[in-house]
Amino acid sequence: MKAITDMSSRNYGQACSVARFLDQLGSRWTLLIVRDLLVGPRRFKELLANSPSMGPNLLTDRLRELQEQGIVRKVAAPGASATTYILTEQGLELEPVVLAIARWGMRYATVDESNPGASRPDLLVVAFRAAFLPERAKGVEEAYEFRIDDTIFFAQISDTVLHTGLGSATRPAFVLTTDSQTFDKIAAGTLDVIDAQERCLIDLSGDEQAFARFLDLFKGRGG
Amino acid sequence: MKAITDMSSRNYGQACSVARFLDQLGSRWTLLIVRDLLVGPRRFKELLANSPSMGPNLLTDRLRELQEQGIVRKVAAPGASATTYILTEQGLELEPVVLAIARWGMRYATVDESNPGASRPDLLVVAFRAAFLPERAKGVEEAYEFRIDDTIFFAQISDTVLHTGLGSATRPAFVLTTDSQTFDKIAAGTLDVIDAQERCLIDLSGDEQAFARFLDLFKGRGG
DNA sequence: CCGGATCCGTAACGATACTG
DNA sequence: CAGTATCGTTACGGATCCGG
Repeated sequence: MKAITDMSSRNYGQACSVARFLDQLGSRWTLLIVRDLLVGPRRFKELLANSPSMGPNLLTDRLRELQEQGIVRKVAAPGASATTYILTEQGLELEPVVLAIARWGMRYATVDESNPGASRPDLLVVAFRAAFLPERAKGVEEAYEFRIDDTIFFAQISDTVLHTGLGSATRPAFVLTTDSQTFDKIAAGTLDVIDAQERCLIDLSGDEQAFARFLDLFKGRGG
Repeated sequence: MKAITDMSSRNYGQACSVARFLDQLGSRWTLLIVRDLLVGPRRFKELLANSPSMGPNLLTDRLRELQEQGIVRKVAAPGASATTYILTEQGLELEPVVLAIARWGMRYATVDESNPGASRPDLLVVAFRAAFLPERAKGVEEAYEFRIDDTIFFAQISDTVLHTGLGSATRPAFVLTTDSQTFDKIAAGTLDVIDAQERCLIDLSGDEQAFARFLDLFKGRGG
């Protein structure tokens, strides 16, 4: 039995909207859970595997808080034991926050020895949204498919609006297959795309011109 | 004497840009310090007074971290003992993040008994930027001045771009004088502007039509 | 008086083991 | 698989004290 009136103790106690945001979402791991759920529905074990050092008790706490706040909802499919967590509408409205954070992080948060972890390809679904340059996509109407390591995801562009998600694209202009290491190096500017293509590190099947357009639509090192 | 190799211990250890952002700015009080510095230069004591429960030791730690990361710079004016803290260019680039956070907070983070603190008028300088609706400001070229409690600040609009800061406006279209309580109620939708004007809770001197335009340029309760 | 540094109690977190 | 229980560790909160 636990105290029911456990109303979040360590609040900032400021009337400011930024402080209130942080009262709800400022504690450790919380925004990373939201980030993971922006990719798609996730199960308890998946969230835990994404952030092993969090520990199951903390994940339980965070998910409970997020549910109480109306940001996350637990969805139980009847047949299987498929309890998954998804973002509510209010939770989906956190996407601008996460994308703004991702943009700053991509630009300024340096990669050093403290974050050695292998990058997770599924997070590219969110990273693409952050790196997208809408004004360059005027009139573009096409979809691309990516197969990085073992995850398949798509990017679909309809005249300045981008839609990304896990799974295959419908009628993709190209399908790009590679491993996450190679992709990371290209995104970081350490490796040139043409170079990687010549060295058979990436496989591109489809419209080469669409691939050139794609490269122009997202900001990597070269703007 | 302290350990020099104290490199931030509790990092997420993920390659994701969101995680790296939180490694640098995710600890308690950090983003609130950035928020305060977005208003303008601040002294140690001012930052401390804005968040009394932080304690001087934590403020010292946070300011040191922020300086090491190149987000904050300490500026010492030679004559007086005027050591103030300001944001570097990299720190100023955090504004989109803080504004996205503020927008979500304004919309969803409810005000309850846990954040009773009087709202600080100087933060309106940042709140205005978050609530600004650029598309409605096409062709507008004017400045407004506000005097809330004891702080004076301005909002200057030049065709979809807003500039706010502490201090007086140059040739303001109107000067609005009121107290923060009244202003908060109006912003929250609890009090109608016309009503407040009739009850002499706010004093408006200048162009009434400009005031109507102003109300349309920022999103309060009524969109 | 301002800009910190030191010290200590408490609450949050991290890791592992355990259970329906 | 989805959590709960337990416990050691770290970060935070509050107060007091120090040097220019």
